[in-house]
Amino acid sequence: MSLVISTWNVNSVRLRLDNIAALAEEHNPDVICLQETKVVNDSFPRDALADLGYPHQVINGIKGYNGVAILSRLPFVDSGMREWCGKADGRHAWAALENGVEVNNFYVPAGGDVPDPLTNDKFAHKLDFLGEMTNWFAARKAPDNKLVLVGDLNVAPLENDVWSHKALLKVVSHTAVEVEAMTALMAAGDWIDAMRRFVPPEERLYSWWSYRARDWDDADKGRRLDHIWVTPALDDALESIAVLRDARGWEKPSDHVPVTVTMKL
DNA sequence: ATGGCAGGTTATACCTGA
Repeated sequence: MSLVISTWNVNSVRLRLDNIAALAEEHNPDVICLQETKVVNDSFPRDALADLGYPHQVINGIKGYNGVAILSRLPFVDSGMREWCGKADGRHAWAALENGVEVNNFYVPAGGDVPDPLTNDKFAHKLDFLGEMTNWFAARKAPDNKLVLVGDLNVAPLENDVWSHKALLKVVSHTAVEVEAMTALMAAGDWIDAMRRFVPPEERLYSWWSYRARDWDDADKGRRLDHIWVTPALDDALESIAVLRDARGWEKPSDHVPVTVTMKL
């Protein structure tokens, strides 16, 4: 039995309903994990997304910014969300499926402009957030766990996850301290980078392109900020990965594109 | 030239993203 999961920072779920419908058309995912929904739960477009075939939903929104949601064709046996760094700021949701897979959807803080936790509270928050994730998943590590971790993690760890390793070493998202924090998180949970299972590290791989580029496609100054990780119990189940680069060129695009994993359970 | 744009808000300027 196959399981298809997509993750997408949509940058406003209400403005992106047609794009989500197009993703459903393109990849027919069983589960869609959204970030930056930017809407309170009472105004979340539950019915429109149920009509697309996703009646099972976990919604963790706040006013104006952040916000995550898990949309599913498959029912949940359990679901919820967790506060990180003591903040109820809409950055996490999780859902356990009947097939034993638990999906965790994250929106890690971007971290502001200055990569110094002493002078920039946003950067300190980002490092604290990654550290808390590290402790959380280290404590839950077990060989039989079938965990999937997806989302906008706001770190591009590898040299070919950014358009210029050299130019971005001092830019938040690709600094050494962030990459170290992400590496520690991956080690603590035995996480496998599913995207890089299929695209070797020598190849450039991006999931985000700035709105500010004159021609995002021509300049191609992207970063891989969005990730799909699995625990070792799911490694053999990995079948393929798709980065829907075309979505960046759609009408009224998000600056991120969907990333989709297909597994065979 | 990573900030040139985009989204939200009790807005019509300012915050946020990365």
